[in-house]
Amino acid sequence: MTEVTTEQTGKPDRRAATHQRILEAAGRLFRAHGIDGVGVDAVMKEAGLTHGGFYAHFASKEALAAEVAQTLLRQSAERWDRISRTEDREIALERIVRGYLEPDRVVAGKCCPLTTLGPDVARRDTSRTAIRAALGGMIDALARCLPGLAARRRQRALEALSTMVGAVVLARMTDDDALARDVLDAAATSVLGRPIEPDPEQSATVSPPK
Amino acid sequence: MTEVTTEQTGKPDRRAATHQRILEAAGRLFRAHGIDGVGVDAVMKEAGLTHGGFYAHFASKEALAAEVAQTLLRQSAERWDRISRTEDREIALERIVRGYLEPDRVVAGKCCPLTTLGPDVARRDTSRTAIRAALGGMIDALARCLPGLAARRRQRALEALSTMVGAVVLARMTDDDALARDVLDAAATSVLGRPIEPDPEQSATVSPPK
DNA sequence: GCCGAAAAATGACGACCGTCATAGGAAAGT
DNA sequence: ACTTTCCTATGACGGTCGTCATTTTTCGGC
Repeated sequence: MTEVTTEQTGKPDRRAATHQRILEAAGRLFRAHGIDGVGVDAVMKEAGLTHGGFYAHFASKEALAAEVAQTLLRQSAERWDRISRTEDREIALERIVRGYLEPDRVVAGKCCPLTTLGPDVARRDTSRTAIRAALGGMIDALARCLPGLAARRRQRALEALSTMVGAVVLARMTDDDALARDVLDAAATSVLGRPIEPDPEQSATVSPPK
Repeated sequence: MTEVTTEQTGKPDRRAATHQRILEAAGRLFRAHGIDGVGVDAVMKEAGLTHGGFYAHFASKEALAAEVAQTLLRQSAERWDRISRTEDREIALERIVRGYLEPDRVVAGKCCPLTTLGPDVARRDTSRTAIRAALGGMIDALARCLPGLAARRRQRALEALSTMVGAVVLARMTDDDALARDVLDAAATSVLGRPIEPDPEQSATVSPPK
């Protein structure tokens, strides 16, 4: 047979898997310490590899950063899109808002890339169109879950996204946990139109036992 | 603002002046390229000095970063506080919002340090208390300008600040000028309760496609 | 005009970073 | 089993970064 063995090969493609592992490692580290805060050395170590082999998978660190930002944003957009389609509007909105503003999501590299990588990618002129697409997807998904007239919903989605992003940025800045929680609660209340009910799993601190 | 009239020492205190110059240079550069994106070399060059003398003024780059963040945030808080006291509520609110969300303020190192340095300082555990104080000052100033009952105003201030910060972060991310303007407009409308009227100076120009 | 103190410039050091050439090693085809 | 072909690891290169010891310049007081 001829050597036209393209992507049709049924093998697991180790290369693609490693590529993905590096991408995920970089995603965690970049969100935690900033793109300029970690070197390819640390990224490869996090991925369980050594620094030298990096350039077999990415043309440069800048290319990695662009792909990381693009991938994370696209994942967020896809997740919101899925939620916005498969659920009732109000429930979908609550799921999106809760997943975004839960205090657990504020720490470390688990929160939305918009809040951690936003300023980083804003300074670079790389892969802007992909970022724009992902941003548009998030806005559309959000608009789909919001009540009101269609014409008005996009504006409300822009406002809601701004509020949620800003709330996470602010909550991450302060070491005052009470203030951080107030900010997140205010944002959730604003977007949902009503206060977010506490998660029954871990509200045992103050809530009266029934 | 008002000149810092030194005490009766009589000495011009050149040291304090250069300290200030370094601080301002670092403020511009850090906001434009991130704290990890510029070295002390570039900071000193921006201040018109050479890199070696840096450690006569700051113990380390980390100390400089902390002082920069603290100073910029405090200036923002003081400015908002002044506006919130010397003006009528509604006019003060419009001045704050307009000064924050004007498209000119979104680019380069002229925008609020919350949006550019926020994630950077969130990753460092330095001078958190000073940041908390400045943040509290901004929230209080904003609450003073908002309508409604006093009990509710703090919550609305948290929401408004989140919205404005997030809007600038989002607007800075995209190269789509129309989307950026939509985000800023939506945020301004949300905070003010009504659309912001365009600046008559440059409302005629429909931004050229670039 | 000179002197002593303070500030800035010089130059160098280790460490780290991004990059790449090259060698080693594991799977797949014959 | 052998070879071919990818991946991965090794190691090294220039460059930059943060830091600091040392020298040179500046400037007020004698």
